[in-house]
Amino acid sequence: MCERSTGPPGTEGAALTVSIRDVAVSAGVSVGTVSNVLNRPDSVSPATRDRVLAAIHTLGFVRNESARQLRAGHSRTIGLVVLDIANPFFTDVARGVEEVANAQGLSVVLCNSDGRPDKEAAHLDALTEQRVRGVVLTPTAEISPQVGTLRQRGVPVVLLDRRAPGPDQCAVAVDDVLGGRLAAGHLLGQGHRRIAFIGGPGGLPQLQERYEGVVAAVREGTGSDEALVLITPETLTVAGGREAAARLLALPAGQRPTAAVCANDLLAMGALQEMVRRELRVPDDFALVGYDDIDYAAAAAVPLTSVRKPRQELGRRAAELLLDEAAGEGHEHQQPVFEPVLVARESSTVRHPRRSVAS
Amino acid sequence: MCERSTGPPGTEGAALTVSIRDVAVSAGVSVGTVSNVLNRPDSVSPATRDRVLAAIHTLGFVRNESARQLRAGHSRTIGLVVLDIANPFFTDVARGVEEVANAQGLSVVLCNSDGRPDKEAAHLDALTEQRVRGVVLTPTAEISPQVGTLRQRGVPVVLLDRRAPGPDQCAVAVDDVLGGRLAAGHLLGQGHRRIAFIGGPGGLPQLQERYEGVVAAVREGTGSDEALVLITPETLTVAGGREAAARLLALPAGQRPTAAVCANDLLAMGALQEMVRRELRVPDDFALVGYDDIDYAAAAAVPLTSVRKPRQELGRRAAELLLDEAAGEGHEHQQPVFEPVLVARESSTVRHPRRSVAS
DNA sequence: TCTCCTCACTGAAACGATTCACAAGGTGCT
DNA sequence: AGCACCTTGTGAATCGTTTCAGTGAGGAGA
Repeated sequence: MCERSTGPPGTEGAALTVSIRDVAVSAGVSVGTVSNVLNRPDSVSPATRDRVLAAIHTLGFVRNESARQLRAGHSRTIGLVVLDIANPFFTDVARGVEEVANAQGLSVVLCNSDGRPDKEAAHLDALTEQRVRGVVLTPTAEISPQVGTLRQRGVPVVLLDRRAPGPDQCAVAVDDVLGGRLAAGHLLGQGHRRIAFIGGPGGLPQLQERYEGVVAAVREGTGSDEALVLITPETLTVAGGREAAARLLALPAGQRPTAAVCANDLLAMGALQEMVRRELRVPDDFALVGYDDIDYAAAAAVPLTSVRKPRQELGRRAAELLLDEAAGEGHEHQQPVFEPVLVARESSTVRHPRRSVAS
Repeated sequence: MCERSTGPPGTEGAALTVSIRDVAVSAGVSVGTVSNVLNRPDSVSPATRDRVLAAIHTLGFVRNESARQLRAGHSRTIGLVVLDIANPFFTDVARGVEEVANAQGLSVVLCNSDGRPDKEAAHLDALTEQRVRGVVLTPTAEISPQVGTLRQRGVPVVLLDRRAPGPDQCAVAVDDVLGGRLAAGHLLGQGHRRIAFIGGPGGLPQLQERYEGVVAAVREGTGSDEALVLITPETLTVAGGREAAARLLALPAGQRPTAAVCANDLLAMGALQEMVRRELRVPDDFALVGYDDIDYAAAAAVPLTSVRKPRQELGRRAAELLLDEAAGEGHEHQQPVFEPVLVARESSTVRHPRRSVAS
């Protein structure tokens, strides 16, 4: 008499939730058969299959992913934890990750740590509870203990834009020392002799590496590293870039560099904005090089020279390694390191004769 | 003899997965008590609680969110489907949504539809299977049927940056007609008499409204709308802006507008870039107004006049309405419409005396 | 001493899907 | 006819948690 899913006696009308059992009853088959229609349609005779499909359709049945996950022991999602969702570099990475994951029928949970270890830890905890298939992580300063926990539990974690601490883990990185060298080498080649590095080294190893590359190039190019000025802004954002530029321009003329390598494009864009505001010409009065080569770099009114990283490819590769490791069969940890490329644009190259009136 | 969670005989070593039952056995209590420690700690005596907590810690127990969800009937996540993850406007919205959701202990699954109805539908299907608490959606052209399905199932859907089709639904929008009027009115006030609208109207209602506002303002300001040129680029991106600018500048001098209202800041930045590339001075030769007022608008080397929307506030408000509706008790649908504000910057205003030498 | 409460804890029944050993019926071969 | 085999379908056990009706133990009051 009493229908299963309609709840307490008073509850009339359509069931709020229709389960595989309701479908089975409606189609006159067992729950096992409905499940087979869903997961192994070939093992069911066409007539039965159609009957079940019709029941599913008229009842508006939708699988309950929680129940599937509970049985399967893991979910059909992967986590992606990024340092700064507002940085277009990471949205490009996210696109790459999502592309690969979606192709396998997996969803991506995108989490933003804002560079804060506590938020990163909270997100990793939540992902652990969700029994995600794996996590792609751009870590904050230190690798948090949650990562070890996750891996002990058999959940693969792939580091992104950061070298692995050991050989027992996948990581997808960029040769940031080379990137730093390219940036500084380019400026030296343009005749600059006093160069600033904006952005670090701070706590992030990838910034540390960029800085090392710059130091090496400057040392080789000028024979000393006294020509290098280090500026560490509050944040790695546009506002941080403005701040850094203001500090640079406050230096006495003798000490003031004529060019800067920025740890990312956001900083470079902020610096550019501040220079323009102060009526300095870029690159004539001051040359700028960014890092990451986000789309906005080329779109800036003074197109920004930048160190290009394969943004989407980084995400794709990380996701591929993650899925391979999650599949388990004979996975070998890999730690690909991509080579960045310098893309020279107007912000650092001798300007064409384009002064609007007189030269 | 045979431990519960260690699986088949061959499996030695630590259990791959430790459940509430293992904790109960280890602490010498029942599973119900462990659950109480987790969810109603006050109902458990301190001594027992500590014992259970210790067991949880030594065993490395982590709740299984799927099982909780299965029991609860719904998950602890909400979905956010955006049109373009690469547009900073949406990442700002996402921050607002996340802020409110996290404060309630909910996670946000961020999905990118790329403006494609098929991707939107696929994401909505996945969210339905996940039994999310609710969905914040910036819809593509049409409201897809999945939205109706979701709402029938009792899952609230809040539309964002789009007016609701009826009063039976929450929506958080911006008065885009007003926004269009503000933008065009500003340009008319600066003396422009021939104005372009870049970006539409296309299929998106919000663009349609912006366009209507521009039309109305131009008609009132000039007495006709012949002075309005409509440019519809391929995409609403920086590349689309470049393309639009190229098409504008290809117009014969008599027909060519002297200013443009762009449907979003990405388009405006692309247009700006193309203008600069062609050595046009902005705003002297051509004035530009963007829309959304993303951070990059102010950061552009020619700071962009734009129509400011409360980006993060939109997200927050949408999430609040969603959670209120999900809570169920006496929810009343609301459809707040925010008023945009014009932020005048250099890209459209008569230039200050800032020529580098003489005043 | 008896009754009545409260407090702390127990244990079994859900939640909804998947899986797997098994059964029933049909087909083909000897 | 007898047997093996394949196809199709069954139904119970299971995943890990929450919830809730109960069970005792202990204390207070009469």
